[in-house]
Amino acid sequence: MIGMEYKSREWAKRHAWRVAPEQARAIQEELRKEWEGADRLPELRTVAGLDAAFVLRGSQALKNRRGRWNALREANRAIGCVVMYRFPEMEEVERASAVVPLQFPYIPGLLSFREIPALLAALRKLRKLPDLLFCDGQGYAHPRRFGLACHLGVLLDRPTIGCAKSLLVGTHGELGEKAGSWAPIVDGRAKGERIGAVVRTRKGVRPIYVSQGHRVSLETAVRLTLQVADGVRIPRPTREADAFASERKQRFLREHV
DNA sequence: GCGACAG
DNA sequence: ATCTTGTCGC
Repeated sequence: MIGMEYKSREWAKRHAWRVAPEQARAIQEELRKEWEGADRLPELRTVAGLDAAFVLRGSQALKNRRGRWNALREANRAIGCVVMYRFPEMEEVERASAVVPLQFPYIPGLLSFREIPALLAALRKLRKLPDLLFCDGQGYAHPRRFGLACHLGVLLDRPTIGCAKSLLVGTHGELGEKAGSWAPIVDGRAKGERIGAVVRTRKGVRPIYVSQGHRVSLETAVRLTLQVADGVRIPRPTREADAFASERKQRFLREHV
């Protein structure tokens, strides 16, 4: 990656994505060697939120009102979306999306192989890459300590943070009720290693699960996540990327069904 | 073998 | 994630 030109043909192309689950795990173990858990961030001028939506074969959405399957029934697609903001003002500066063939099933622990190709396609359309990326999913709080946020960060050689809505692995103790309170997530099967943080972004609602993506310490990940949270459970970057993904999915269906 | 299991 | 309508509560 180092020295690789943005938008070059080989941009962020480090390995194949259409692989068997066993090889996917091997790729995670290999790329994990490049993971950095200490803070190494540039002066943050822009941050972004990423998410993906899917159009699945056989879904009701691909039936016309006559109840017939559309020709796209065989075309499973992944729609990657990114929304970028100027930091710390958090004024949106640019957004992009991309529709790509979906070529990997959902397997717990291998989510990155299903979503990252679409996210990279969307990122390639931005005029400039954001300085920090918030991902919808786990980062370090992963069975092999290499969740989607870590994977994307290593490929881009950029700081990333994982903001998930539920836990994949690990446990945590009591969490304060006040917005801004947080507690560590530990992995009991790994000597109680601290792998992330459960964070209360708003009083009275379920917490979210934050973990290091790449080049960011857990403390910094929590601090920055709270900084871009705006009173709603899901932090703005990832929440608006999700809404954008829904819009693009509806548009795709409207244009193809 | 059984249960858990990001999105 | 996707499918799917209304509805209970602040």
